[in-house]
Order: sequence, then C-alpha cells, then structure tokens
Amino acid sequence: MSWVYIKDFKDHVGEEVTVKGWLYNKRKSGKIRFLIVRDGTGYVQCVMVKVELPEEEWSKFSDLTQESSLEVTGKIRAEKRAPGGYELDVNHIRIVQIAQDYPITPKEHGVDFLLERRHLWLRSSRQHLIMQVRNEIIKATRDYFYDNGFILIDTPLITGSIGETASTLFETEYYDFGTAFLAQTGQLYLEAACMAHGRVYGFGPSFRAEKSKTRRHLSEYWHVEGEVAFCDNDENIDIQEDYVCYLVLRVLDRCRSQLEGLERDISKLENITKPFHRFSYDDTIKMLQEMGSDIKWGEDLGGDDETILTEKYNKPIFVINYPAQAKAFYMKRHPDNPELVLCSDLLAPEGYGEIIGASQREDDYDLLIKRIREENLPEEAYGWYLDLRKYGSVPHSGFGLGIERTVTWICGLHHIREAIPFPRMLYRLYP
RNA sequence: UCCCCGAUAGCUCAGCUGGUAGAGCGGGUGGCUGUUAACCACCUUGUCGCAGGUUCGAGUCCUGCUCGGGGAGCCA
Repeated sequence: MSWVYIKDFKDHVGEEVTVKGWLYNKRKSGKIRFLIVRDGTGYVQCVMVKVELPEEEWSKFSDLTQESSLEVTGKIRAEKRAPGGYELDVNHIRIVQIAQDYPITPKEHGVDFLLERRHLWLRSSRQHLIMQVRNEIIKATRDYFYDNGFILIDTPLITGSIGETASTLFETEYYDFGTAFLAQTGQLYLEAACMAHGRVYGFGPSFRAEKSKTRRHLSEYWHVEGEVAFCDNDENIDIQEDYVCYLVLRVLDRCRSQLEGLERDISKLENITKPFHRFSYDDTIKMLQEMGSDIKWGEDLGGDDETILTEKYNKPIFVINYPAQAKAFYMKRHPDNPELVLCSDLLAPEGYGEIIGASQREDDYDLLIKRIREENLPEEAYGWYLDLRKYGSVPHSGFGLGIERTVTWICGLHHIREAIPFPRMLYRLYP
C-alpha cells in the first residue's frame, strides 16, 4: 500500500493509501468514530464505520490515545465538511506505539508548562505554523543574498576578546589560551571577508549574556549579517530595505495559509513596500518629544519610544545617524557633524521594535585606533581588524538582522520565545 | 542588577474580613451513525512552592528562601 503525505491527498482521490503519523484527537458518536491524524504535512480526519470494519479494527479506536503513533490505511474521499477538503475511510490501522498520558492536551496551558515541554509543544498546530514561516524566512534570506551576488562566509562562534563593547559575553575555557568567548556578532570577520569578496553575508547563531528579561531577547539567536565594500550608509539602507521587502513578499507568496492559521493581519504585511520611512535621529527625538516622550538628545530609543513611533506609521522606519555616544566604536563619524555616526536602526511596525542595526564602518586607521583606546578595548586583540585599515582600506558598510525578531514580527507573535525551536533565555536551558 | 506580579488537583483557575478544599478541562465507565477543542450521564483527583512565625485555628496574615511571569536597562 502506498504511503502518501496528507499534503498530497489531492493527487490521490479515490485511491487506497497509507498515512503515517500521530493521533491528534479522536471523537466518537455511537457506531461511527473519527480519528484526527497529523503527519507533519497536514491533518486528516479518518472515519471508522462499525458495520464496515471487522471487530479487530473497530476496537483499536479505544486503545489509541492522543499522540500515539500509527499508520492508517484507507481510501481518500473528497469531503466538503472536512477542513482540508479530504477524508480517509479507514480499512486498517497499525498502531506503532501507544502514548501514555501526553501532557499537552488540546486545552489551555500556561507558558511555563509549555516551555518546559517545548520538545512536545513543537507538535502543536500553532508552533508548527510558526516553524514553517521561520523556514521560509531563512530560505528567502539565503536566496536573496545568493541571487544578489553575496558570498556566504561562516564566521567563528568561538572568539578571543573581540566584538562589540556593551554586551556581556559568554565565557568558555579554550585549551592553553585561557578564556574564550562565544561570538555576539560575526561582523568584524565579515569586514575582513568583504575585502576579499566585495559582497558577503553570514548567517549563524549569536550569543548575548545580557540578563535581559523581555519579550524581545534571547541568549542565543540567529543573526543575518551583510557586509559590502565600497558601500556607504545610504546604499547600505537601500540594501536592507530591499532585503526586508523580499522577505515579506516571499512569506506572503508561499506561507499565506500559515499566516491565516496564525490569524495574522495580512493587510499590514501587504503594506510593506518600498520606500520605508527614513528619519534622522535628530528629527526622531523631536517627534518623540512632541508625542510626549521624555527622551533626551543623546539617548538611545527606549522600548516605549519604539512602540509609539512605529504604531504611528504603517511601514518600517529607519532611524539614521545616532549620536556616537550611544553606538559602537567601529561606526564611522559623520563628516559634517562629529557628534554623530553614520548608522541606522530599522524599526518594524506595530510596536515590534528594532530588527536591524547597521552602520558604515570606520575605515581610517588613526580614527579607529583612537576609538579602541577611548573604549579601553584590548588593543592587541584588534590587530588583525586594524590591518584591514592598513592594507587597501575602503569605505564599507553592513547590517545585522535578528531572525527571531523578524519571525516574531511577520507572524505577529506576542513573544520571541515562540520564534525559535528551543529558546535559550535567562531562566531557561531545558529542554 | 532593579521594579511589579504570581505559585492551590495532571492542566487552567476560583477560594471574600482566618474556621479542616472547589469548578471546568483531562482521565475512567456507559450512551449516541457526521463529530469539528463534539455532546449527555456517572465516577476519579490534593505534602495549597519550601522553611519559620502569629493564632485556639493559616490556602488565607507576617518574615525569609526557591522557582517562574511581565517590565526597565542593554541590544538583534
């Protein structure tokens, strides 16, 4: 008997096939019984009719429990009443394993209970939809960079004491070198690689040991970083805008049913088209102050600031050229105003906040080493990074996008922890 | 690290000014030939997070601790 995935049922109507999966739920009504089976590609209702089945098959219904694994053989029938359009008339059931007391019942559960059982929670329909959208966003990312001439450069996850300044690093022992760190960005290595390939990108995990307790933070998240030689801050913003539009378009094109299943307001995503809003930091502060924020010039935007700003506009917003004091050492000074750096943050709409941080990098050797010293960074660790400014330095820019924040926004999730299969957070290392 | 909130049945929660613990769901049994988180009837469920204290008496009040949630800072 041929094994058919539920998503392919439309090509096998009238045939006798086998579905291999897990029991999602069951119902009965006297002499007719229903098994809802999922196989990873969809759900199908399997119908058992007493008068058409031998007692041996009929009685298997009582043995089956939620999430028991099974193989059901039967004939596919188009059925208007079925959510997927098809049903399976059961001839034979092979029980693979009986699940005992599956903890996640089709009822309400609390966040802690579910996170403690994340390995099982992934089977739930909503989590299943989110992972499908995440998959599409990641594939779209790879396609975008590949199709636009970027070379994939995998950067090290174990590094010496090098990176951005502000965040805390996870530490680990490394042979005779003492302490090594888990990378919080691959950017500096991508800067090296873009001097070899022109246009490069990286995609991998980043680690932040910040003790953040918010719905926007993970200790381990997946980081997309692009870096382009001979690219200034404005051209860098153009690339980000193009990339984000592409991501949204791909999800709308290929994951529309998933978005509907997640009850995402799709019209809000259809609105994500070029051009995005571009506001200078100075103008942004004025706008926020007029809207009642008590933010002062020189400060980074707070969470509330991002929310009130993005809820006012229906497209993503670039906030451009922040004060140097609020940003990292490697950002290039604004040629007309030494208080500012050439950079941008991209804020997603609907209060989802920052999804990209970007800047033009400081390409002058003397200015960069001055900044490293001002920040009290270990100069010897940055020797190779400074080399890039000695041997054919060129203007270059890049950006970093958080995949989970993007998934959270595009899926319309309440919390980032649902946007990654196994979230790592301040109080969670299990499962 | 700081501020706020929470912990009671397998799950989600109620339990008032202190008087020996309750609902829905789940689970079990039975009924129903089209159910959609099915429905109906009956049955089943507790170290009230931990340790002290106040009291004749504490799920309830007080102190400490543990674990978690929301937010701040920081960032993607």
